[in-house]
Amino acid sequence: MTDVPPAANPRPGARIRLLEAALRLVRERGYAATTVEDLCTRAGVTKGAFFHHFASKEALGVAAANQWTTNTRAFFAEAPYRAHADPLERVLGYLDFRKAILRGELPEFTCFAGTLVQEVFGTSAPIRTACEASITGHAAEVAADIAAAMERHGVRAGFTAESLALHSQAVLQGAFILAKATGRTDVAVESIEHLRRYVELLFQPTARERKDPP
Amino acid sequence: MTDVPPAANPRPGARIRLLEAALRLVRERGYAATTVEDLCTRAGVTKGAFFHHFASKEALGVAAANQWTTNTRAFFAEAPYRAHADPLERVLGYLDFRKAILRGELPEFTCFAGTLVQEVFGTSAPIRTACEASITGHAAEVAADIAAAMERHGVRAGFTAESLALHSQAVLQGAFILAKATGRTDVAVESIEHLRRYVELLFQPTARERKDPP
DNA sequence: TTGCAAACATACCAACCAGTCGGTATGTTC
DNA sequence: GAACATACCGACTGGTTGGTATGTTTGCAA
Repeated sequence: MTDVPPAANPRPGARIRLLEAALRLVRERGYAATTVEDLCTRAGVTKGAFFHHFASKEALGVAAANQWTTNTRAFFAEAPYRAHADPLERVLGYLDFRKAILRGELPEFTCFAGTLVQEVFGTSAPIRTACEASITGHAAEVAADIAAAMERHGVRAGFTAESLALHSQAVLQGAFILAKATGRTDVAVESIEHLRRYVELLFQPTARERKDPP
Repeated sequence: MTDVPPAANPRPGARIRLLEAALRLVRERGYAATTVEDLCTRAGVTKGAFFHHFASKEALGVAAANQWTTNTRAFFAEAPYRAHADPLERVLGYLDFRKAILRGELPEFTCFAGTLVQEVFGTSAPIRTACEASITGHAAEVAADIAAAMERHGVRAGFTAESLALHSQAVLQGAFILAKATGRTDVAVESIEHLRRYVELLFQPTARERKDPP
């Protein structure tokens, strides 16, 4: 369960390498199919080191999900679309950015949390919770921009910023599944383009509203 | 590798029970975490029967995916929304139907093919192919109605019926992941409602004017 | 009734797997 | 420099897993 590095400053050693191995291997082969020895081999450490840093394979799963949360938060915080002043442009820029990063092999750009939780939601509550936090936490950041855009531009009623943000995560997760099933990236790209068009339509003022601005 | 029942008509026995056990257990625990013995226990047969009907665990995976294709095709062919004369109403009726069937436990309504392919896309080409066929085959049926609706009603340009059909599958697959992560069904429902609104907006130019609440 | 193949069941195995344990090397503290 | 802590090593273990070898039963045609 617990796993936080013990206070001090352990040089980037076995622990972080094991977490990075997990981030990669689980997306490549899945959680159950990734053995502890696979992880050790990839990280270049021994089994002794693994169980020194993690109480169990499940504990590593939780720690890796938390690591994913940290990594993605930093990654999107630094992304260029964040610089837009208009929140609607940040929302659309986010979707363009998500589309642009679909490069390379599937395990490089798919979502670790989504992959993992799909497999273990029924068998490991701690991992499920960590993955849920990762996904809903990211959605909350997107929701903040959506809420600001709704405030600034007004919008066709009938939904909340939170639900649209979660919907965008659903589209992305589903796009990854389609890409895995077909082996093609362009189906994922097209799905994100549909989502972008949806957001544009939602924020496009109606004829009535254009004549009669707030 | 191959798996098709050998020509004749093997009465509903161990084989079909094993396939149904796979459909359930894989959605419950994932493919790798489901052992051959788990499947045998659930199906009420022995290991000997398992390997009499399937050359390997992988062969069962392929057969189960094909079984899923057959089951779902029949299920949607008989659904009430199919009776609508207007293809657009069939498309919207399809989405309402997908929303309505989100009842009971997660493993009862989630997509077997999507669950399975996410786990094995990199480790089993035969299974991946069978899952791909299942998903794209179903999407093709949806695409037929979308294409007819586009023909009948006209639509904002910029996309094909096929890509919108695949997008709808992405939304559904992603909605399942959100439901698994959060343990809640309503996030999936709301995502499908977003998708339905998107389709309505796409077809709005020629659809009747509707009054939105302020 | 016999013959025979498909449909099961029982017993077993070699490989594998998560986790354990005694031990070593290298600091850090007092 | 003694006492202690952290990081890491790798052989080992008890249980599990996919798969096999070898029966036994069942359905049915000749």
